[in-house]
Amino acid sequence: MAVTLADVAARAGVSSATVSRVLNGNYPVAGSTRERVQRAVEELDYVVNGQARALAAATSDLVGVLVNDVADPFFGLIASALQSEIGVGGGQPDAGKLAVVCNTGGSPEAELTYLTLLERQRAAGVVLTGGAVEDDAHTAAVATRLARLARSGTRIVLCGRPPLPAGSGPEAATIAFDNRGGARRLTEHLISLGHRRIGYVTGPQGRSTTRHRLEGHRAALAARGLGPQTRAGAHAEQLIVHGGYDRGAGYDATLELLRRDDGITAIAAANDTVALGVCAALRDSGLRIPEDVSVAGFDDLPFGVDASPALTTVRIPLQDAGARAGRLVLGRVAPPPGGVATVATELMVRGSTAPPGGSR
Amino acid sequence: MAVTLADVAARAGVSSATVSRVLNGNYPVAGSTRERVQRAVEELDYVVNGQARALAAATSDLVGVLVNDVADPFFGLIASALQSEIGVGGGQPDAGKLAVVCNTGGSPEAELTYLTLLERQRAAGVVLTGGAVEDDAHTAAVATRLARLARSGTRIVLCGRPPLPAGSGPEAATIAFDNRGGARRLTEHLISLGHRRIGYVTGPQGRSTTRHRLEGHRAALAARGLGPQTRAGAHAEQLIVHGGYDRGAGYDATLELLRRDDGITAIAAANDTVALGVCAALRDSGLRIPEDVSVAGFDDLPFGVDASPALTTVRIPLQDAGARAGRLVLGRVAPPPGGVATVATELMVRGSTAPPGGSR
DNA sequence: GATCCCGCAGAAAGCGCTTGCTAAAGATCA
DNA sequence: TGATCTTTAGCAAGCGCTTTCTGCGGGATC
Repeated sequence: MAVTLADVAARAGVSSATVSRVLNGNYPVAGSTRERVQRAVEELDYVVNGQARALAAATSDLVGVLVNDVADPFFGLIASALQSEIGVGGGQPDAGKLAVVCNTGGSPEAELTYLTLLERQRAAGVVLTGGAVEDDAHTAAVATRLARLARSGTRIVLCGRPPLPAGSGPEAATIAFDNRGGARRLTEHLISLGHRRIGYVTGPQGRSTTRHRLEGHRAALAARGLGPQTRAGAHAEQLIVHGGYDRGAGYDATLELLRRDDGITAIAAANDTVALGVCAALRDSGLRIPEDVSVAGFDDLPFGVDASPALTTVRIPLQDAGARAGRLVLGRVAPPPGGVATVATELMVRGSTAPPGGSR
Repeated sequence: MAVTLADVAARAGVSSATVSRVLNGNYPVAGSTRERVQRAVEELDYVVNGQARALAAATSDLVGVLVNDVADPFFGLIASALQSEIGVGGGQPDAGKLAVVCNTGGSPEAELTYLTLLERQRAAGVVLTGGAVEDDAHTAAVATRLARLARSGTRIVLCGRPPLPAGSGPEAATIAFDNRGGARRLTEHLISLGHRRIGYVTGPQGRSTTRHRLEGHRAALAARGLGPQTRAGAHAEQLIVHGGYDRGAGYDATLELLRRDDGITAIAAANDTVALGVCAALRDSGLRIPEDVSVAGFDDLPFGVDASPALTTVRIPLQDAGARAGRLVLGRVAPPPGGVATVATELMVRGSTAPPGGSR
């Protein structure tokens, strides 16, 4: 059915070995022969069979990218930068690798299944992005899978996810985000504006990102003398509501927060999407932003500046991180010393936060 | 290095053929033998080599999904639904196919390159999503590639993209969006609110989606007696500004619109993202929404309801469409009669549109 | 003119799996 | 009891490519 190497060889009057060499350009072939072969390739519309090549050469041009939610621009931005770095148009000589974006939906089972699928394909590399599920059994299962992948030559990169526990086996270059530091600076910003009754809507439970951001929030409170032993600090603990990474979580959590303390003056959300939900709930409750309640997000996704007022948030250089992950997974750059690079996050102060001064 | 079928066979004391049959379950194997094999597989942590399997069986479990922009939730929603339909967790007996999300960035060259890459991988299916680049040469090139893919057994599905020109070769099941109808209803809504000076910000030029939506807008004007021969209609033509699908395009286009007519009372945008840019520009110009200017988007992406005021827009059932595309590309459902299914779009009236009545 | 080497092409051995065909048992039947 | 099915397992031939090794012709070397 399909055109094979042998067909091309026959047409060009050479052996299939020669055709292969012309195609790969890794062996001297006389100019005239090369031309003849190239002509035959074009005339027959020949396209190599990736599977056969991969099997014979024991290489693959698939790179797996696991994301928690493709529909979330957080991952979209990482994936897009990564893909353009390693794939088509990455300024690479060869046609590029194929990035397989796998949507786990945050499910541990799906994560494992995808890793198996990628192992089957003998993927050249695997990039795990975003927060990890914090469950010992699952972490161990992932580490096992990754170790096996690494042993068979697959390069592993973590992007926006904490490094694997030391000694757990596989070597994985890690690009970690400073979630803790960013969250801390954000809450410090709120405190220094004068807020004391600060609500916090977390991400989904059992996710590393959720934990780190919450830790940063608490660290800021403690550092400003609002530790849980103080009155205001204890109150702040009451104002932590567990949510998720979707807008509905922010909406519901906000109603809950208002129930717990209707004199709340600021709400920090786990990410920008959640923050939009927070804003919506506040507006629906007849509260103004930032006059009555300040709101802050995290990630600095593009839509944040279009909220009204524009969202104060913490910027993570997602595109840079994605591109870097791409270079790492191809082995085009050396892994950072120690295997872990932490990218800094930056506080972006915009209109959604202001000193408390509501007239309620 | 890696564990092979032969290793498992040796351990289980059977031939590799038997192991293969146990794994695929497509041939009778005695219970005791099966058990022995399964034990060996587990003990050795065996994972089949996808390439070898694909080569031998002439099948593949890769499905390519081409999108114009992964970071855009429009595509994210489609891809996510599609992937969960065909892949892990799709409720399928087998472990599922791997959806390869390829980000073309709207570039025709990248689109072709990805099609070649997928052809190399002998993909089981290819889904092209979103607006097509309208250029005869490119359309022909794509059709050629698709025809070749189809001939070698790859199933082709178009989702949110107009059907291929009839007789151009490949059979492709198409899920088209009623962009024209949606846009028309949207503009009719604006007109019936009383607007006459309506701006329109288009998507990128030369894209089918852009054209269809604009045609809908013009059709609405014409149907309401505001054809280009009328005074108001001619004016409306002046108020069409070409843009793109990003927020910046909306922002800039709005400033341009205000320059052309500072008495404009409504602006329809090519999509929701653009609409947010429009809102931002209006606010920065000191105009209120919807009192001074009504704004409408398209697509009904999740963040639209969080804009303030919530965005009037046209809903496209992206998730349904993506899931359906997934079923089609697997051949789990029959293609629609005629090969083309058009999904309806629905006008979602929210707070960002109101009768004109600004006090400027 | 004999020797050596270099540049280039082909033969062929796999890569790890699937599958058609064959064959050895045991089951069934007359 | 011999003949005929059924099961169930193995043999071996590929799938389409890469790559090692072998070999051939001719210019350089002495």
